[in-house]
Amino acid sequence: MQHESSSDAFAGDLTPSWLSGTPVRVEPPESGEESPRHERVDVDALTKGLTEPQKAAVVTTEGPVLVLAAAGSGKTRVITRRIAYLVNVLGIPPWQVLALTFTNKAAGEMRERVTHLLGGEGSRQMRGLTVTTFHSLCARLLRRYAIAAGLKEDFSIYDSGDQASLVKKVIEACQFSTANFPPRSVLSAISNAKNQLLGPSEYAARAMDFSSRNIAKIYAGYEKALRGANAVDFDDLLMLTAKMLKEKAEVRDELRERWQYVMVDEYQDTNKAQFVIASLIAGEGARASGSTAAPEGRPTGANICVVGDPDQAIYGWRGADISNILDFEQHYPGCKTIPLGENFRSTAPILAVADTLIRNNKRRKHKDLFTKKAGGDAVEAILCRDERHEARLVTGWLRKVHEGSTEETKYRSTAGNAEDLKSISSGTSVLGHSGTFPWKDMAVFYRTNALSRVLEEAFREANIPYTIARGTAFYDREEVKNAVGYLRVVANAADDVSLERVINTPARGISDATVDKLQLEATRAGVPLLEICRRVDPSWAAADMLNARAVGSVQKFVQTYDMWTGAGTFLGATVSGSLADLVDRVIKESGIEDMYRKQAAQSKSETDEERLDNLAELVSSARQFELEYDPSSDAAMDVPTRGGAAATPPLLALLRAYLESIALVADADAVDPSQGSVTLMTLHAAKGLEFPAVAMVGMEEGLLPHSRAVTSPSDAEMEEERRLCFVGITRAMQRLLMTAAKYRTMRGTPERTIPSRFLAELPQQHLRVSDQSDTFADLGAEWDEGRGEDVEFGAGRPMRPAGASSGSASSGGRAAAGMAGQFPAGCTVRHPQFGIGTVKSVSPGAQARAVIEFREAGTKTLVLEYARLTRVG
DNA sequence: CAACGACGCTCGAAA
DNA sequence: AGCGTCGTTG
Repeated sequence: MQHESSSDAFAGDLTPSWLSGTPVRVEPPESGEESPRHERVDVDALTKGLTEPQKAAVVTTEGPVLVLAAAGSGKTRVITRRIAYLVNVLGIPPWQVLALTFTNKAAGEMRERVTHLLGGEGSRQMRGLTVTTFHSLCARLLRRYAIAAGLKEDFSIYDSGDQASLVKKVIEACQFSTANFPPRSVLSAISNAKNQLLGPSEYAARAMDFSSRNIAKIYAGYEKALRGANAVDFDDLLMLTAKMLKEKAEVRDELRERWQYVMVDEYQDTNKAQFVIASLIAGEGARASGSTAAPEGRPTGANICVVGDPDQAIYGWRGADISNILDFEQHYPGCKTIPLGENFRSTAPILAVADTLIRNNKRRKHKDLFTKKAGGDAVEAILCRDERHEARLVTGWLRKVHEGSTEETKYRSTAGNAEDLKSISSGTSVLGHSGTFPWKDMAVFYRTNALSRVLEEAFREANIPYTIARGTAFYDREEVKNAVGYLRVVANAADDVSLERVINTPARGISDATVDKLQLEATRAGVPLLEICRRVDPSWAAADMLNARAVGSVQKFVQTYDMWTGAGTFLGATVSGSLADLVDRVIKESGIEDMYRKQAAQSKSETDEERLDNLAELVSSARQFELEYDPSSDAAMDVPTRGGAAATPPLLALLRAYLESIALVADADAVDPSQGSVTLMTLHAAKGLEFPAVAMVGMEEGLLPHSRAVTSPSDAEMEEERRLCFVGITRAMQRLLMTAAKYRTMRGTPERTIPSRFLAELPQQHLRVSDQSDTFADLGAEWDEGRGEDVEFGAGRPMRPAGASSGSASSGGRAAAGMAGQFPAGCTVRHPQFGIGTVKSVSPGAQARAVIEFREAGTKTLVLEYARLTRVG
């Protein structure tokens, strides 16, 4: 989102409008109100312009339906019209319709398009219609039915950072070492378990080996700590909801009664928990109640309609189970399957490339992709020298596409690096391309976030407006995390992880040692950390538990905290009713604003100024949220009996909803074409989107497919990588560029790469391949050491690994160990770039480093690449 | 008690 | 290249 680009050129409206997202609008059927049948439109209007299969998907409303929607087959169009058809033509009350997506962006778009079809915002035909994400729905349900779920309604939602610090504490508390049990892998094991609906005891029952038995202990401790902090993690949102729906018949029946029609988008990416949630809400038989306005002759069976494409399943690693969609027909016997194969998005060459690629997968439901459109540019594939060359080449390509001209003079005037542009037009003159494209119609995809950095630099250099799709980027900033940390403790006094983060930020004399002591007391007493802080008084100093200074600091902190909450009532005179005011007060009175202001004054660096801006922006985002928030969406969850909602102070409810919206932001939510900039994002975030012009970078073995898939013994991961590549290709409507770099610097060391096998799988007749890796003598001079064997790029057969020598230069501790002997201190060496130098010292260890003084360069330099050193004396 | 530098390890995608 | 941890110093 726009927070990413600090440069003035790209600064637009700084209000994150997506933040308000799509409040879940859930309203009860008010008794006595009639279904809004009277504003019906013609059936023909809703099915106009649709193909026969699309029409079938719109009007087949009863019973289970599986829509196999190939990429670009008009899926969203079908779903939105189907909802409109249900409400407008069949007269189904809108509150009986539930549509689930994966991102807020998708939900917002769907809602907007349905709103358009159903007479605008506020229309009676929209009332209570629920279009939202799985995670939002679950968060709402868990608050509404907190007791049934075994929670308290003011729970916090922990993000991965919070999870990491919590699990680390637990590992230590279990007397394990974080070396033997890296928090990262423990968390991934726990996440996997939760996605399969295995709680700590179920997990323990399955844990046979030493390691997983211990992980089971950590898992149990982690769950206990979460509940103690009155918190849930992302996976809990799904798991606890699924569990509640399974175990609590009253809740299940209530929701089943309410949502008679369930739709799930991107069904291929659902995991077990999501499968259970969707099917339990949809139910399986005829409803007992006759009070709802169902059309006559409705067959029995769940009205569940799932839409997806097995070829686009890319979330296996986070528990998505592709068999949910592959086996849907078995789960729901008698279901109707509607394949949508015709592509309305991409040109024929792009589609042919995608189709040829995906045919290499074995585990799939084959369907023919076809388009009726003719013509279109060939897909371009370019081999670059290194990642910097690649980035410049991509910006050059984008500018050329933007300006819609092959005349060199045209871009020379704006680009500033004519060399780049020359390289593009030379050799591969592009014929018959399709006019000009605004920046917002273009996107760059990459496999890993690490690749975005070089691209950013190139975009700034080329002066092309860009936006990075990282929804959470803003909330990942240190200063914002601190402010949000305070707010979370305000909303949930038991939130120990957040309290620990902020209790001494800014430094207020509560040291780590003090916090440890308090924490120990809290654990002993079984109460939250803040509660222990409350109990601190001078007697603690007398008893030698804390020093007197610490006692004062803690007491002062508790006082400050109580000012914000009105001592827990939120009704105290010092607390205004405005969320933005609260956020503003917390930022000021906590001292974090002053802290950053001082830093900014001292360092005078731009990033410190930015921090202050970000804090100000957080306040304005709260104000924006406040303006757009619809309290009835929360209150109306109190189905069917009203009342009780008033017990929660409005400000607290508002704060909770705000924090929830922050927690559930998705990367893809940050995609905002109205910004008029090129969008940079991961291939995963690109799912579900489309762009007239697309560039995919880093088409190399080890990146796409990712190295983990390359080393994996099973085909499953490799097939998922191929689908990921397929997803990227099929986002492109008219122009597609794929690039690979011959050399790429990863983890600080440059390495020779091998072009992706996927490039070799593409059909040659639709590709325009060019090797430009030798175009720039200046850029690549340091690499010219006779290692450049020719790369056969997309030769229609698998790539031969480019020589066994390629990786040896910088990998392996074995060679590193010998370095000290090879280059003793005092010896003279030659480096291809820095010239003659003297070795000052060599550090042993796996990461061998030599400090070398180069006379010619006149500087001391750390050299990691000993392979490029030659001893001369 | 805070701040800083040296050192060593890791490194995939995400709600 | 980035991050967290450790030890030293102010």
